Amino acid sequence: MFTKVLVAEDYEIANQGIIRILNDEIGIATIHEAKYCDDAYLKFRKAYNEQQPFQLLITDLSFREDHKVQTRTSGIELIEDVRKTQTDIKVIVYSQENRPDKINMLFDKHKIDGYVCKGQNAVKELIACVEGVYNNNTVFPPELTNTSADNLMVHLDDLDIILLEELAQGYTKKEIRIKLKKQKITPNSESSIDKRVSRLFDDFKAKNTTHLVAIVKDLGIL
Amino acid sequence: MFTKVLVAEDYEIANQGIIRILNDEIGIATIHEAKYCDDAYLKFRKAYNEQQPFQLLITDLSFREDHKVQTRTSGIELIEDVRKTQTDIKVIVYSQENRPDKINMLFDKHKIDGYVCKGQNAVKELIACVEGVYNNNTVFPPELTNTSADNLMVHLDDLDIILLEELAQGYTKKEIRIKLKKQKITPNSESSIDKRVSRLFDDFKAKNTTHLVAIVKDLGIL
DNA sequence: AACCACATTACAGAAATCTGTAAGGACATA
DNA sequence: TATGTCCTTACAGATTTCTGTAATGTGGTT
Repeated sequence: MFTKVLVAEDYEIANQGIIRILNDEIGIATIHEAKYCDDAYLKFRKAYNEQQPFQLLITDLSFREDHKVQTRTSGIELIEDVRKTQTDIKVIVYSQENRPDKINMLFDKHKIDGYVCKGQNAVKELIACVEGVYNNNTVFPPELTNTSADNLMVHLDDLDIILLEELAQGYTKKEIRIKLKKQKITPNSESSIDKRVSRLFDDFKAKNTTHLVAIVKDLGIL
Repeated sequence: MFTKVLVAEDYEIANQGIIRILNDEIGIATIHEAKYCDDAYLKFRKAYNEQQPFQLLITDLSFREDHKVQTRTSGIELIEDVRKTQTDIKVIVYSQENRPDKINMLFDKHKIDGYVCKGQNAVKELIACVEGVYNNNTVFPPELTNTSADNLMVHLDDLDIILLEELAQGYTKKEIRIKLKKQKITPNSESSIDKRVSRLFDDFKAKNTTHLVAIVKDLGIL
């Protein structure tokens, strides 16, 4: 089993929970923790330079920024930076994210070894994931394979989320169009935005924009 | 210090984290955990009936049930049911919720003894909270005391709430007018509704109806 | 090349939103 | 009664929303 693991997770309680699992349930002796991406990277570098590298990185995706200035604001950047230095390190992502395409992207693009979704059964999943990754397997979360139940979920891509957020902030379609153009995000015509939002109406069975925002707020998507 | 504590939290990792803190940092011997509200209540009843009651309940507010978010009162219901049976039990809520009015409501209406906000510094806060509650203090979260100044309240009467709810459900002003007339609620002219909603725009600094609903959803008013 | 499926974009029109102004009613006070 | 304030209501007009249709572009297949 792994003997030296780094845990990057900004929520302290979750951090402690992971450590407890690794320690008590799996029996990993050396576990280091970090509350910030930068901090995690420093600990990783130190261990690497001292010829006692970590064998496994368990990281969250989103880190809240408080007072500390962070050069790495997301777990993805951390993963990329770590992999650049130590290609053979195993990486498990532990995150709230449950959008299949997002999770698949992590496996495809960032070559992570495992993913555990924050949730009710996270302990069992985490244990299985660590063991699977130790045996050189790629461990997908049950949420991803059990698409039967969760397939009812509406597929939302990044643009959908952006539109929902902008609408929730009270911007008009015209303002959103201009914003998208400025950020070079396509499609950005008012017509395409209309089409997108109309599709969201259908997906969420919303009568109008206000209703739509209320629904996604209730679902916790925004 | 407390010797017997019940932890109700559906996220297993967070659950484990809390237990670790209580165990390793505070030195509480007997800690029971529950992933569901009902389960927590059963464990509580059993201990109470066996004359070995819990001295402290640490609970989340929202519990997921079968993948579906049940954001409403489940944690609150647990607190109420527990208090009905054992009035002297101490209650600490550990939740993501950071809306001042919501948290204040817990102290005012449900007489909780402490609140810890899920976050980066939750460990220190949790330890301080448990110790404070043990000393019969009421422990407010730092988030609450810091933002107490900008906690400006807008007075909303019944009609305001009705209008907000109808708008959030996607009804047009015309539909709302007809509904109000049918229920003999005055004022019910479209003009009056316009005026009301415009005043709400000012109160909440909203750009339009969609923005307004998003804001009040975030504030937990709806 | 030809074809098809699909996305983007432009445009148009009916409906709804939002913001004014103005008229009338209710109510209190002098 | 007269006056002023506040609320309700009607109405108007500019803007935005929402839903169509149609033209064009794009990528993949045969």
